[in-house]
Amino acid sequence: MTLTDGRRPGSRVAADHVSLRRNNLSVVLRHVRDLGPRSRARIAEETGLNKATVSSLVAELVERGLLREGDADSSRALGRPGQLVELDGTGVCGVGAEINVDYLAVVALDLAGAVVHEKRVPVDVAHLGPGTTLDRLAELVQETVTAVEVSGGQLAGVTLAVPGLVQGETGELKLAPNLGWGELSVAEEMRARLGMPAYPLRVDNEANLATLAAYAELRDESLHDLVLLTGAVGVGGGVVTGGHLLRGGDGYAGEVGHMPVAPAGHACGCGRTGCWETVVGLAALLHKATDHDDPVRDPSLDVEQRLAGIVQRAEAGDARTLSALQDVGTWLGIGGAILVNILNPAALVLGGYFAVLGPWLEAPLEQAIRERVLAPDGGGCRIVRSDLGFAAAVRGGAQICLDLVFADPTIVNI
Amino acid sequence: MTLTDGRRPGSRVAADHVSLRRNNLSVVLRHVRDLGPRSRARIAEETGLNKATVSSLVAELVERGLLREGDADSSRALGRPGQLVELDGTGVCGVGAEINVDYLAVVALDLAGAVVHEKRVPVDVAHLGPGTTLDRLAELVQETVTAVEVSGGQLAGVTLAVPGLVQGETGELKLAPNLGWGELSVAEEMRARLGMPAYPLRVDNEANLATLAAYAELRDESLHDLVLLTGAVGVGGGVVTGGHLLRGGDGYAGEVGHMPVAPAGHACGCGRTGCWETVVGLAALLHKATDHDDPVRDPSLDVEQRLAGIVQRAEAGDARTLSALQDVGTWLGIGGAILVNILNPAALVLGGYFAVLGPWLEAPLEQAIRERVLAPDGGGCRIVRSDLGFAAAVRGGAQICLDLVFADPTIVNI
DNA sequence: TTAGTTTGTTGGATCAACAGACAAAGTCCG
DNA sequence: CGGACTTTGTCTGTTGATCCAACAAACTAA
Repeated sequence: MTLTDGRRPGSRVAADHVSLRRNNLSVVLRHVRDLGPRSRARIAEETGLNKATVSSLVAELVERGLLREGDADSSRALGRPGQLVELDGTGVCGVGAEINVDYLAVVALDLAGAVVHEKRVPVDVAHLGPGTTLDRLAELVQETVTAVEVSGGQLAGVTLAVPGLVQGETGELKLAPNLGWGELSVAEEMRARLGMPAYPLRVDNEANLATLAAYAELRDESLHDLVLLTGAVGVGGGVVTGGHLLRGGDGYAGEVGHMPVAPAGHACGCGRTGCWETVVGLAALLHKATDHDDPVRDPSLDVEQRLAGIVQRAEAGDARTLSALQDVGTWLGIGGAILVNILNPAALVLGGYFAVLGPWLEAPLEQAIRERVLAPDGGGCRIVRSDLGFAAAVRGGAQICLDLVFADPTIVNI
Repeated sequence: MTLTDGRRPGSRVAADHVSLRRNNLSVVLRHVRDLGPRSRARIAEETGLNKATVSSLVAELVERGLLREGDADSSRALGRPGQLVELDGTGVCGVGAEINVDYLAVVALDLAGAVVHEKRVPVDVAHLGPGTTLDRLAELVQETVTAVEVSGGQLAGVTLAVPGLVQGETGELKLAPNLGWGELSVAEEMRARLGMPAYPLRVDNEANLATLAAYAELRDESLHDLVLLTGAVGVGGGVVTGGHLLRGGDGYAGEVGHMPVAPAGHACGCGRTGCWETVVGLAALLHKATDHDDPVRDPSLDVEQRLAGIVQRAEAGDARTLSALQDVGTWLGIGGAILVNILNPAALVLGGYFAVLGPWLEAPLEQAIRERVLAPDGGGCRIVRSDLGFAAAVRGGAQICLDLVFADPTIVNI
């Protein structure tokens, strides 16, 4: 399974010998990634390819630095032991970079998903403005690219995560309300700052990339339909369905935070009333759980610390806190039920502050969903907490680059 | 583009010469379907395949009865005129059959989408019960299969449309509230009644199939992300995204009628309160627009006739009717905005009674969507009326069978 | 030590696409 | 009217990837 982003409908295209080979290289590489080290004979058996063909494919993948020979396989009792073939992470890296309201972040992952380099810098983006912010981000990316080169790996690409509407075809940023940015060609700006680099550089929605990261963690369990909900000041979301990220016609899909679910809700930052995030966003929780002058409401403090304060009160059994959490959990379930009715995901993944407060949100959430979903038993939807935290988007960005390699191993030079 | 139903994530699988050939046969066949009759040379140019290869592929497709040679191509001024190659509809047929609350229906479509046979029979399904209903349906299907055989075409398969939850993997019916049916293996029951036929027989959700039919009409305009909303007593829905039908983990996706959007809404047939269909279903419209004893509320009359009555009043400018339509249109837009925020479709297709009353529903619907969708201009979502009427589901069922042929032309015997 | 089992490679067969040459069938122009 | 030019579709030979069958290598079990 590729962590395919499904940007365009998969109209299969005319194929020749080269694409046949490319396809089978991809099949073998992903087979080893998903099922672990194994002998050539076993790969042949499991994929249906001929033994001779697998030998040839593995040889090419080894030459490209994507696979390597491991130990002898001692698991089968009889006969000549096989040579294990395993993923060689060190050959290639993908880079993810993120612009968010109060920080910039980068990560470089190798093919096996191991962190090669990472950095996170607190920055007041709204105050700095686009120009200076992108200057700073370009420095971080350049530093990461250099780190990848030093490590000896090839760079598969760089993906920028932005909290806003990114147009699907062009990758143009249309609107980023939380940054206070309007229309802006982030990709072009960054390419200019990076000296028109040769590697592919793409821009994507932050929540979509976080969703891909969550999917990458869960696909081992052959789970290919999920919804990610990230709780922050706003509420972000992303959908994977049938193993593909749901993008929609223009790439704006997954904007769950502004579903109109609460007609009597408060005013939303977007100018409307009744958006889901007005009842499940962090602001709504704090409003319900605390007084005006409570220190955990202080936006100048670190979000993690403020959340820790809430957790402490919940653990201590503070009635007001628990009631607020119950309330948010129920509203989470009302919106969640809408999502489950439409999308029938196998898992609802909680990220951001929803994950931190999961122990108190899950019970009312699950109950609200079961009560409101037509399919029996909530359509079999599991509630899962993501432990990726704030690194989700950058990891997803790096992984989308690596996925290009898994989809077409020939893009790696010998 | 295949009208692929995306039942399982598209993990590409090991390929050999045979699958290479199969793929290219499919590419040529779909190219002619989507872009119309053209010469071999032009197909080669447009697909990137070699001229010689296209000749060979076309020859095989002609032999299988899927393409045929047409007139000489007089469009290009210079040089030797080409021989046009066009779709040969007559070779293969797909069959769709539908069980619904008050009728059974069948249709047979040839490869070009032309109707070879169709029939619709009024039946009170809830009263008859599953056994007798399936007996009657089997008779209709057998009659249709015979008609296909008489017409000289090969039968690609039969798809049954059911208004209920159909499990994705097995095709088992889990629940059909409107029929009053519970868990039932419709496919097995029908296979037994049809004498264990050799052709593939599948079961699918009625709204999903209607959605595929709508997609088949719109994909010419390279529109690959849409939501269909069918208004009846209940509200059905289906989603195509990235050219694939959205099914979800268990195949229950698209149940938009029971999204909890109206906290203060009426009780729904499903036992909950506030489901979308309680404010946009036909019952809601009639409740708002008419008195208790109004003849258009009489469920014993034909739905089309009752709708004609509403249309007449709206055209005459009846204030109460217009106000009710305005109200339903706005509620349609509130739920529609949820769908557009999540799915970002390029089109919202109105089917069933929504299409009939489209002229009065569209304005408030469009306004409500624009007001509530985060993406500028409603994410560029068009409102489209479907003119397929009650034939949508059976057409989609037939087309899903034909699509198997477009995806793999070698399943047709020579 | 021998029989039996499994692995991975080798050489030849097969199959499908490709490249280039070429005849066929038309237009354009002097 | 005839030659130059253009385009189509077929034909022949080449290339390249997979498959098949045979086989040597490496190990276990008796």
